[in-house]
Amino acid sequence: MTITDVARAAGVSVATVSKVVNSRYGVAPATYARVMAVVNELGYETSLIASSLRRSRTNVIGVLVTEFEPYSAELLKGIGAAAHGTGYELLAHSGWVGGDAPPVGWERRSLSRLAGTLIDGAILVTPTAVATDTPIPVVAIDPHTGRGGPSTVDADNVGGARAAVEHLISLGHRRIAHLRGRADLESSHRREEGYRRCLEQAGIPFDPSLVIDGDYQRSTGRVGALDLLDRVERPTAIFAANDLSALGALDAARELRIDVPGELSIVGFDDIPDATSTMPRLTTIAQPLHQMGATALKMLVEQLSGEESGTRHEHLRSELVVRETTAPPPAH
Amino acid sequence: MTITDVARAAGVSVATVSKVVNSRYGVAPATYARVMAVVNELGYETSLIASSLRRSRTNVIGVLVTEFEPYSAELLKGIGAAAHGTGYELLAHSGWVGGDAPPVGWERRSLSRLAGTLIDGAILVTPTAVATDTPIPVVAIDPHTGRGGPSTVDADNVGGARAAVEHLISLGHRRIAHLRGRADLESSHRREEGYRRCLEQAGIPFDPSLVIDGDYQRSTGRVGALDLLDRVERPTAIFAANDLSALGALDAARELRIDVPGELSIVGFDDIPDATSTMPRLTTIAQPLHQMGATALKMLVEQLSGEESGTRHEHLRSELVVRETTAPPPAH
DNA sequence: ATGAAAGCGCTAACAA
DNA sequence: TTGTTAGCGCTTTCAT
Repeated sequence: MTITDVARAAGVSVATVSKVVNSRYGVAPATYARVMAVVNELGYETSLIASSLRRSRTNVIGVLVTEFEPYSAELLKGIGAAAHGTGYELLAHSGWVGGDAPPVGWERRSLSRLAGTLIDGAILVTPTAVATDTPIPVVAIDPHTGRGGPSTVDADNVGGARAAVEHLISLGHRRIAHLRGRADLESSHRREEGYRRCLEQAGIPFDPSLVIDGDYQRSTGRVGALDLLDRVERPTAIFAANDLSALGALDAARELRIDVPGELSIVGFDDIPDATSTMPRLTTIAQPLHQMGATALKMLVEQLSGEESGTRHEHLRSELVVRETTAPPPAH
Repeated sequence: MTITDVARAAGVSVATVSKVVNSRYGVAPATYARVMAVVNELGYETSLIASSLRRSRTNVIGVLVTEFEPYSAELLKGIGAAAHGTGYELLAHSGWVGGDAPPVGWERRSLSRLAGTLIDGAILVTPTAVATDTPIPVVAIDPHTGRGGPSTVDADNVGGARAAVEHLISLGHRRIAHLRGRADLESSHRREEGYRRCLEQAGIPFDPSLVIDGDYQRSTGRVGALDLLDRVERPTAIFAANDLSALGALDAARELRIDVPGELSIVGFDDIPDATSTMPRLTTIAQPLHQMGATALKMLVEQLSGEESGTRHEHLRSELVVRETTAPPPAH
């Protein structure tokens, strides 16, 4: 079902059909009606691909993610809600085909493959290496670097981490471990920074052995927590760099039959929906994910319409949500 | 940054560059190395659009949804997890640009615009009118019609609805209202069917005034519930056709200061993540959304690889999850 | 008002 | 081994 089929069926040239379906001037009413009739009868729709190759604008915004996990799914909901009524369609692309980790520079690849033709602008979710000169307008959510590149949206990572650790300290914890996030993301470093600063401020000496590498994934969080909890003098609390890692830590505690929060407190970061469906429900730092997505979309649309030309950096608040995985440390 | 730029910089023809980047035979090692060097230096990536226009296969699977809401987001997670390692990239497309309701036949439009060129196959989420002859392999999740069209995946809607209503009846409820789902979706009718059959079986006469039209949206659920709860002899329980409607009913009860579950019981359907973060937490019928997404993806991949040619209809179990919005009716 | 033709970036026959 | 050429479906000048 191509434009040629329609043209043939209507007895006109493809150029005329193109004019009709794009409401261009210079078509006789009778011709217009005839072509439209054929279009409807045949159920013809112009191919996004072919037209985007020729045109410059497509009215499609791309959302580039490594994979569809809870975090990006939440952002997507916010982006989708905000896209409503703007006239833009959404195309979410997940380019991580396989392998242990998403290839470095995945966002550059996705961007090159889609930009210029398919999408007018892009929202990059947790990119690790945004090129400074992108071919199309771009907004990055929780990027590898705070400033310098494109416009960004993120939440208060340092403040959130401090709130998390402060909460644990106020409960009486002293041996507080930290499950790191992905090393290539700025947010990880900021959260670790908040953790260290808060300990320092409370006069608790920093113990490097209590900080474990991670990558924001559940399985890695589990492994890291197993290491931590298998020690003679194990920590009484774990601050995980994100909720998925925290769920992994919860898995580990369950395996080792360590009671949460009786013997071990756990705090996460993000407040993904799953945080409320665990047993016990996860204490965490809530990021306004929907709002972050909506903000990113609004910023991008402004850039696309030429209203805003300079880059902006939107910084949203994060806050502690106390649920059931935190309690005072065991007395002993 | 096009293939022409690379060809010029490397001093070869575009055809040669194409052969190199696609690892075709018939290129001298020296030429290969030189072209590759230029490709890396310039950061060239072949345009998905241009190549897909020419090629038949793109190794991209499309997921077509009306919008990114909790239900489709959950499916997306399941689809994404299952896509891992299959070699297929995922492109999720939301084509509802604005207006009150998604235009009828949205999936046909999306499919025409993307199929044949951009995507090799598609997963349609809650389509309302699947054409019987699609240009590419298609699997529909919770479609408008049970059989006849393409392969489908859905959950046991009648059984789930019966379990929901049975639960309410066993608690002692007699005046049980039903908030309908989208009229254009088979699942709505099946759930209503389960509701009616269960009442009948329990010997409770069917009261048409207790069945209210809806469309699976939260705001509509709220309005419907307000109507129901504003009556002199109001129902003691509501079975909502999906969780979003149930959340709307919860909104309505809160506005009218009706205690849930003390004065009113509510049961939803789907078990989206939000169901556990409401106050009180929602009793609902759980559909295995991740598994449904994963199943759909697997079926599609099988079709694409030619292993499976006939259509299949996968029917997954749904089950009652009792949480906090159901209790015996008020004594009075 | 209509159509012929060029070309978007790329791939694949085919020729050299 | 390499390059020339046609063409994927569409839009857009530019003739007619």
